[in-house]
Amino acid sequence: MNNRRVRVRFAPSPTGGLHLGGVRTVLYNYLFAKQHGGDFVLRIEDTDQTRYVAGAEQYIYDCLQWLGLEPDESPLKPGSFGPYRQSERKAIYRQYAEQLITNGQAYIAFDTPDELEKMRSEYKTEQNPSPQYDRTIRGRMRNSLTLAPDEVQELLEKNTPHVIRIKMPDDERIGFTDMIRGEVEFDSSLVDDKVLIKADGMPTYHLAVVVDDYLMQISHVFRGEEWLPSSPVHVLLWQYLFRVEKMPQWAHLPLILGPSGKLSKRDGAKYGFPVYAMNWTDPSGGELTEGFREKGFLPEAFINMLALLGWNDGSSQELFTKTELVEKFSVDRVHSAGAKFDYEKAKWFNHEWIKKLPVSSYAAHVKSFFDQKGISISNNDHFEKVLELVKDRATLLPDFVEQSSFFFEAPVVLDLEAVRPKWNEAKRTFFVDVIEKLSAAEWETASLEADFKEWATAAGLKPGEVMMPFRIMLVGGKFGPHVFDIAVMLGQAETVKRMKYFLSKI
RNA sequence: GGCCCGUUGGUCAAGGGGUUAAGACGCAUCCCUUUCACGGAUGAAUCACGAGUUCGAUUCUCGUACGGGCUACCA
Repeated sequence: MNNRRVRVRFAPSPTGGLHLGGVRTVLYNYLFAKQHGGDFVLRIEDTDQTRYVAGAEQYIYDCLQWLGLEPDESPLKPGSFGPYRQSERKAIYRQYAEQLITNGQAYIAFDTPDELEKMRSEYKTEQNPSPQYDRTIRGRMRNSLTLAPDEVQELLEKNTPHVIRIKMPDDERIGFTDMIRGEVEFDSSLVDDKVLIKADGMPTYHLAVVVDDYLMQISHVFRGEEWLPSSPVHVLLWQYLFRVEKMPQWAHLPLILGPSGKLSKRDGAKYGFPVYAMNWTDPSGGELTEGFREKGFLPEAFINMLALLGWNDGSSQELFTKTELVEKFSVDRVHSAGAKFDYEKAKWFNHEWIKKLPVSSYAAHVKSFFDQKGISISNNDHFEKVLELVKDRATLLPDFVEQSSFFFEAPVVLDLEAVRPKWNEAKRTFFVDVIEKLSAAEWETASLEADFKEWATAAGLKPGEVMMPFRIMLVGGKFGPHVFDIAVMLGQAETVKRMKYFLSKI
């Protein structure tokens, strides 16, 4: 089947940010759409004007761009099914809601928030801690079902605030086939009369999602499992408004879990790992939530890790490029059980991708971490050679700074304690001698190593004994790549300079 | 409370009536390397429980327990 149109919806709000679950939802929608040559559609849910934030919408685009998951259609890049922002479609929803009222499938409710609260506390019992606005109590509330027609008319003329609610039928089995879970069924009597149009005239998700999916000819949708309980409302709306056969195919994705329950922003703060794709600053409170990008993750690794959280291709392959994912992704291999997010495994993916990718593809990103530390990089070729040398040691991008800053700035503080206990005059003499000999040495790793070891032996020292001091001279500490690689990269003059500095300190 | 979804090592998971129940992360030990890594080898650790079906259940069925989600004029 061609003409697949797969969509994802987001509500950019001040509390926003794009969390792991959100990115994975985008990813699966994207993979599925691309796999079938279909369109990937992004809808923006700005149902409540007071909460909608333009910066939050832009943030979502930025994240998707960073990850290379740009939609084919979005408010920024409209297709022929616009507008793509919910607030711009207000009139459309109203019309369908009116139709439902006319057909007796929805009704107008005038209950104020206070009245609703009163109802909930009044009917609250031990057996039923959260009473719903459903068939059992709608007869006792102020709505067009209980009020006389002229009374309703009068209230409407006086612009009394009101909502439109769906009238859930009694004792009907409402089901559908989920692409992941198979047949799912609900009892209509147990579902409440959900609000369709709010008092401010904006639609709720329930109405908007159905109307939009119809008008935008959406064929498939991947959404979070938290939507499963309200799916009977959506199915019913499709039945009432359109033809249920034209309803998109749903896939309810398992939740991504934190250490306890659904992964939350708080989990990140509590356990020290990012939860959002990119840094997000709450415009109201100014609170910053760290993102995977700023933490030093590669988009390739981030996508790979997320794709595997709830899906695998049945083989033992774990590293997938985006292209491979598009090729191999399949809905029937998506797990139905929730998956706990493991930060250690996420870091492992990043480490693997750092090793796998050419350094040129992420050098610019790494450079930004050097900038943050006040180390400016002038020679890109040299920079990339350095990165190549230490990439095996970097798990997160900032690790490069730690592992290679000594290439750009001579260490000032040397770990002298690491060598002092075994330091003696013989070694000093040896190194003074080496400085001399270095001027004539061939500046290449293997020969330098051979020469150095030969000189040590000739001086009556074991090569191993002088390796560590040499490392401390060049690096400042007990870390870094092969010491002769470092010397070669540093160059003869700089190597000698650092050796002399060391000898003046010890 | 009700409804819905789920349950293979600590985590991600393959498998699906008869298997030594893959693999990966993490952990531990060893080798390589007189740094730290990479790489290599080895190890500890699992089918939630109870019935039923069956010659045989981790696998099928039903219960129970446990976990999670929903139960808003939020999505």
